Amino acid sequence: MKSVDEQMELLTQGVANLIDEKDLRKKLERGKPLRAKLGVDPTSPDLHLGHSVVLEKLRQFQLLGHQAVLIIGDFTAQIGDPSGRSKTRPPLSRDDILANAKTYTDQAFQILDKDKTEIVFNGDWFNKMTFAEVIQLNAKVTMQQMLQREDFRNRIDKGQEVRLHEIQYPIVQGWDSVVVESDVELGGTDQLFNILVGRDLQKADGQEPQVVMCMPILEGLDGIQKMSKSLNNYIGVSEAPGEMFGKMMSISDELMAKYSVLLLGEAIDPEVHPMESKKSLAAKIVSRYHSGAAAAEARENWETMFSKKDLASADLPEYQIGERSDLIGVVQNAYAETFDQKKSGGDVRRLIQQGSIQLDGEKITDVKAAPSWTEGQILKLDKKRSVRILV
RNA sequence: GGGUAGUUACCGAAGCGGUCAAACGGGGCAGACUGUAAAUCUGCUGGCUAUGCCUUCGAAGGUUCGAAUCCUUCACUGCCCA
Repeated sequence: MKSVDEQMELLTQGVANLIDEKDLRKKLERGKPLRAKLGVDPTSPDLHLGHSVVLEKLRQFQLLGHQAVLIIGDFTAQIGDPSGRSKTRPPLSRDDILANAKTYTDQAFQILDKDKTEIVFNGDWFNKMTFAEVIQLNAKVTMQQMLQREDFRNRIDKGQEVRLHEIQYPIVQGWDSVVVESDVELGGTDQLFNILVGRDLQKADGQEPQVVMCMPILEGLDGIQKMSKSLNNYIGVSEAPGEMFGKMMSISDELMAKYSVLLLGEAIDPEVHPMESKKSLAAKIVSRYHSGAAAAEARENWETMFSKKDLASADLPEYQIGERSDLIGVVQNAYAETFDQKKSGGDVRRLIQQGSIQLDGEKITDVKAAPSWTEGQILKLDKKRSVRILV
């Protein structure tokens, strides 16, 4: 095992909030493996790079010989959406939750070491609690403490409602820490408050409080809002190499610098041309989730398509002409079947009229066109997407 | 419980009897320019195999030749008072 100083250096790298450094050092000095907790919500199972930031940190703990404890919030998921003004989601069924948890962990093990991960479901203890026990748990915290949380306070100031179950949330999450006896809890910076509650509950229970370690929130591809599936500004960890590479290339230079630090722990070299830096960043990400070979191939194909603009020799998805052979129908189905993009007839008309559609390099702007399709033609749908036609 | 203001498309917000598929802004999409960057400029942005047809302005009814606009009831939300 590495020395405490070495561990401290690695573990604190890239961390946004650490409470506190002394506690962490003290725990490490004992030389016993730490229990590093991460709680996840099995509501939306698809992992993206935003989640990976904290998972990578957890992986680091594993590499240093510590124990990862992954808590699947099956109990919390059944209650519904905790922090939010968002509309109440339909409560998930038991089966959905288990299926989600499976997808989640399968993807998480692309990053984490499965053999060194303890997986627990918090329903195991919460489903057994009696109401009296719930009340006792609530007695451990004060209203004032809960109201310190910024989003509760804001909502109260603005006269918006705060439901009582919402203020239970931090308590529930905090109790998890007591049950699993965590030494460190990881999370995004938005989890700071909840993780702190865990500390309080542990102290109240005579345990040594956990160290709080919050990772920065990764912005999505737009560079403004946090990466999330619903905003469609994400890169999923199980996306195809070409897809990943392309998405990475579309980010802004500013965002590239952040990604590089958060995802790779490396700063961008200002001497290198930004595009070159971006390609190398994209390739590194692809090789992390696929392989070095896949990354090299993705890069080469990308260069063929976009730098050399040589669509003919690029590796393009194929589209089989179906029942509809008119231009609108073909474009619409090609989007749907090859790129999973739903476009309405109006959207497609617009694309055609605005000169987005090209067949073998020729723009087609006539909405009513019905080209005679032949095998191997290249249909360009927009700047980023093209397909090879099969008849 | 009382009073009051509101509920319009992805979001914010105009519209207050016909010229409304609904101004404007944001967001989104596409094109031009580029490095699939940023910035900028231009166009589009309910659905439909489409010079027309269909479904929208919280919900349901009603008045009218005609309703997002007027009336009634209901639901929800904010604010003030208790």
